Amino acid sequence: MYEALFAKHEHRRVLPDLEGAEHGVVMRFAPNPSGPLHIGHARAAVLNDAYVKQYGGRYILRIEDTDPKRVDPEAYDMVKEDIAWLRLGITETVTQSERLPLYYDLCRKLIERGGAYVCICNNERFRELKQAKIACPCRDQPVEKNLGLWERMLDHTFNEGEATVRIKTDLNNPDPAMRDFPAFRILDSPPHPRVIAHVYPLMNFSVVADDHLLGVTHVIRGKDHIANTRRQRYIYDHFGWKVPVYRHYGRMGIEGVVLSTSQMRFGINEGKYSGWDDIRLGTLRALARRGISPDAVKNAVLAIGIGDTDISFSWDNLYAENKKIVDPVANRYFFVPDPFTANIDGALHRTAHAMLHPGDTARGSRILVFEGSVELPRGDITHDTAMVRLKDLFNVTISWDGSIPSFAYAGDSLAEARAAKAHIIQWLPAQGAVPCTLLTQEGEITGVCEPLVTKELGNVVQFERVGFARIDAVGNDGVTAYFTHK
RNA sequence: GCUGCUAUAGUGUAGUCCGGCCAAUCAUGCGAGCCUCUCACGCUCGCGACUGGGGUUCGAAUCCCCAUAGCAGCACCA
Repeated sequence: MYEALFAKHEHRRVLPDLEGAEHGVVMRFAPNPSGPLHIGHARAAVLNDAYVKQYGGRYILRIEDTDPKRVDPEAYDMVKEDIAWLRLGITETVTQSERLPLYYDLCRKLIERGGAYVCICNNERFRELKQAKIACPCRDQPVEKNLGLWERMLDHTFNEGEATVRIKTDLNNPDPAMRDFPAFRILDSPPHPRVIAHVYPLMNFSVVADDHLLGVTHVIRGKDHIANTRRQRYIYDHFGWKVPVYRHYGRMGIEGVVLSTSQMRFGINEGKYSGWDDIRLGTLRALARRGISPDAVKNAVLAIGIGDTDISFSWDNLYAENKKIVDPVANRYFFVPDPFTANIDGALHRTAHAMLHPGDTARGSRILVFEGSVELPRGDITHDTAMVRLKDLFNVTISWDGSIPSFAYAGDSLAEARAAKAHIIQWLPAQGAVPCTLLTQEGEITGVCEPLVTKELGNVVQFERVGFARIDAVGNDGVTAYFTHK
């Protein structure tokens, strides 16, 4: 019976087979270090990870930092932290800015093979020619001339914008995006935070170089790279290299969330968001802070698979995955939002024992001592509630004198409460209740919680009748918790 | 504009390659009920989709054509 239950939650979502993967794969996750990882990155990272686990092989983390404009020096560490959080099976890491000599070397070889040339036309001019399917004057230069120009790029004879290495493709290709695309350009500012360089490879070149050098066999990436895949084929062909197997999945959005790193950064700088882990953001650190488990992210992403349709990722689906993981683990506590202090007439002092987890009695219980006055959720005290049951304690009747409620002990019988259809509500002894702020994506809810909650720092708990929350901070002024989901 | 990709319920997904077993799978969501000292968990039942139009065929979610919609690329970004 337990196995059946287990099997249900663990059922493996099977990803479609990859062709040519029978004898293992080499795959890579290649983020740009411009900020921390978000859900969109997680899709690429987890899909590749899953295939490496399925077929066996190597999983390379490749930091693609060949554009100094898009490098945030802090992002190197953030990316690594996020990957650690996701527990990806990375087997090796390479950083492109450390590999510039390799790319230069291959560029020279490609020029020698006649697969590339150094173009000194200005951009506008080249663009016009490209649109008109006309070769630019540099295209037919002899190899020796190209090699000379290439040296002059490297030795700073040329300045930024004055020379570009282009891959020879097919000028008659109906897609203008394919015609003689650039492979290297000169960049002097901003300086790269990690390396001194003058000439940088463009993504299409460095990616092919590395995929080949590292022995990458399969590439799974977003469909925004479909055109790049076609461009990259030209480079493979020039070198005579074997082309990896590609899969392109569709665009993914998330309801109500910005996934653009630059927009997130802008919002943070403007003060709209508190930081990269602001809970309104779709970064992995924001999810972590809210108590979303990395396995929930993985399962949700695997369930989406590698379809090429554009999708809108739903929080509901992520929450459902997370709840499966968190519900059996999270201890239960009372959190009283918007508390109302009530004196209960006619009740003797007594002690309530509330279970830490209803499905696991072995965990024991919390002890709540009733001494006359309690904090109740204001929202549950309305003119049309005649009776409520304080969970694990007793029943209380409410009577009203105008807008002033008064509360009276009404017996211990749970059956009576059920018969009266009384709500069973959470409560806290007025003495000793700890101030607690629950931060949600919509705003903050102030209230009080059990003292024991202070021992759950960093854990996800369930506030009964409210939802799951991660205890983010415990201080002299109380507890700060982040709402996870219902 | 040019080039290409895609289109199954509110959301995600299976089925599409090799047409019939699909009045369409699973999950999530929503509704009702059961269970329960939480509005959680669990259980039961229900709701809800093949973008539209043509064609091929005995038979189409599946093949073909057109339309429509969405997305991507056309950067000295990745």
